[in-house]
Amino acid sequence: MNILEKITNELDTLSKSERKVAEVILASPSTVIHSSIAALAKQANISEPTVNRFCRRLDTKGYPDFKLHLAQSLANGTPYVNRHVDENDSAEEYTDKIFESTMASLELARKSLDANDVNRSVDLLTQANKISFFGLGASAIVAHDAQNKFFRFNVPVVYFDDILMQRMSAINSRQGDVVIVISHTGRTKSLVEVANLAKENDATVIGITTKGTPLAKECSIVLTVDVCEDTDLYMPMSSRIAQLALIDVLATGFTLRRGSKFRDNLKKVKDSLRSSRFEKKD
Amino acid sequence: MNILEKITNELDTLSKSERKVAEVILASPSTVIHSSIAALAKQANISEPTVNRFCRRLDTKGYPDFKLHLAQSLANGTPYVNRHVDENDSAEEYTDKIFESTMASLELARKSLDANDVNRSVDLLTQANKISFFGLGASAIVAHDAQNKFFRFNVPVVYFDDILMQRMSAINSRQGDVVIVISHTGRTKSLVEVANLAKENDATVIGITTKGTPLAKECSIVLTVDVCEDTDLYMPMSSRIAQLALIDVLATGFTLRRGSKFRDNLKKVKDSLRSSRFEKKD
DNA sequence: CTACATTATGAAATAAAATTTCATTTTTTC
DNA sequence: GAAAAAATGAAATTTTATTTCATAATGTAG
Repeated sequence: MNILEKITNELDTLSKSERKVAEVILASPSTVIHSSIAALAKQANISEPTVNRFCRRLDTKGYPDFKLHLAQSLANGTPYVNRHVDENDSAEEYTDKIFESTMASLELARKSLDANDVNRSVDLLTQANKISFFGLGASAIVAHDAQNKFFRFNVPVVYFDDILMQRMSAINSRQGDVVIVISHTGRTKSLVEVANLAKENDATVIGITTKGTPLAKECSIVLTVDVCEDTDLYMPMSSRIAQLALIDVLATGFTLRRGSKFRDNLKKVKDSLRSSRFEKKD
Repeated sequence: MNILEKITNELDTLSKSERKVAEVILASPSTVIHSSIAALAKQANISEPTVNRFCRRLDTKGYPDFKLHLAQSLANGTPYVNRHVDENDSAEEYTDKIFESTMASLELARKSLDANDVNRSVDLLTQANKISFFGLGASAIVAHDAQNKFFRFNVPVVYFDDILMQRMSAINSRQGDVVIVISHTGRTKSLVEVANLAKENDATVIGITTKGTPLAKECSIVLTVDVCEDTDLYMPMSSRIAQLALIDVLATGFTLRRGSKFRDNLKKVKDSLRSSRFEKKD
């Protein structure tokens, strides 16, 4: 999608003169969107038709259309590019990079999610007799968070981050129960086993994981949350945040399905916390 | 910044014909970026110079420049605008809205963060004798996650989501200990008390909260995480995700400060998990 | 190494699009 | 209700982009 990346990719399929154009554009894309075709041609020391041909090779209608695409790519301040933290980064630099990578991962995760699967999951959740969330490590936190949310809905919900409890709970599950198993890698043996146990006992198993993992194979529905491979280099970072956003989506879907009367209930839960807080002055 | 919002804002300062142009654009902005000035004029039943004047009134150089701005506004799917989930939204719609709001909140949170405070916090964390993370409710999850991360660094770290344990831990704290107290509202009485107790016992208290809250007043350093007011309407959503991103930032700062040898250690921790997982085939 | 074919390139012509100028219409103000 | 001010569009002009076509560069087969 991003035209700057596309230029970089196709750099070797371009002719010599066209590459000159590409280089000028990559060097300063923000200047280019305010240049005419003549100005750009001059800058790259080539002729105007070459610029035009360059644009068409990138599947745009012509120069103005190309500029439009370029403008769009620049609009989001290169968030797609996953900027890596560097040894010598200042606090400001690594802060920015982490926030940006996280946002980029959320964007990716959103694209990998299938709205139909979300819809079906919400269906199942609203009809469930019991909802269980299972995760380990960083995904345990996501399961914990999910419980915190669904608990407010006044439905039977549990979460376990202990292998044995998960197994016991899975074995005791039955038709009408929904078990949500969360694992970024989808390869954690004990969790895959738990998913299988739940399935064997006729529970509906929803997986929050990456596409095509062993865990995915055990699930009735897989909610795909793909994030950039190497954002989670030393420890889970973007993956768990994307999973949490998905929990928000499921919780929101749940409340929408239940109708407005139900949402008044949520307000009550929130209001019940008031006495434990200091008043807001304004 | 966003030109679509700008058009909406200035709608009443526009002349009759110019408003016609505005309406056509607002009705279908994505069509407009592929139309010539003549096509747009015809569509709005006005003349070409009127379109041109319209563009200039919005502080653009002319029609092509206007289209560039419009294209940029469309590029990020209006993420700045916090799109509210609506009663009748489809799964796809509310999924998109939640992801977008989350990203917008991260952007906001990043801006509200002070890199100096991050830097000082990392300083203190690397020198701490003991690190404690305290939170309740949704913030308990953030504290839990923080423990999960800092635990890998092989430093003394604890987390409590139980009021009594928090109090006891705070009372037992001493100089050289760092206590991180997490609360979006910053108004949870027991947490403010815990922060105060820790302070009284000479621990360094870092708050992860909103600006100017009672909790903020008890802290040595406040890591400000402001998110859009109403993303957390019925339950904490964006706020906790922004807090988690901040935990990532602190953890990253910590590893950077500790140098490359330390990072090999992290790899070992990660590798130690390998036997519990199914092999990746590719 | 040459002759032929293919591809790449730019000058000039053409076409398209946007802008300016200016006369006319509409609206406002007194 | 007349003069001034503002809004509007037709036509001319200017700017910008595209096409055509001749030439140059590169590659290929003999």
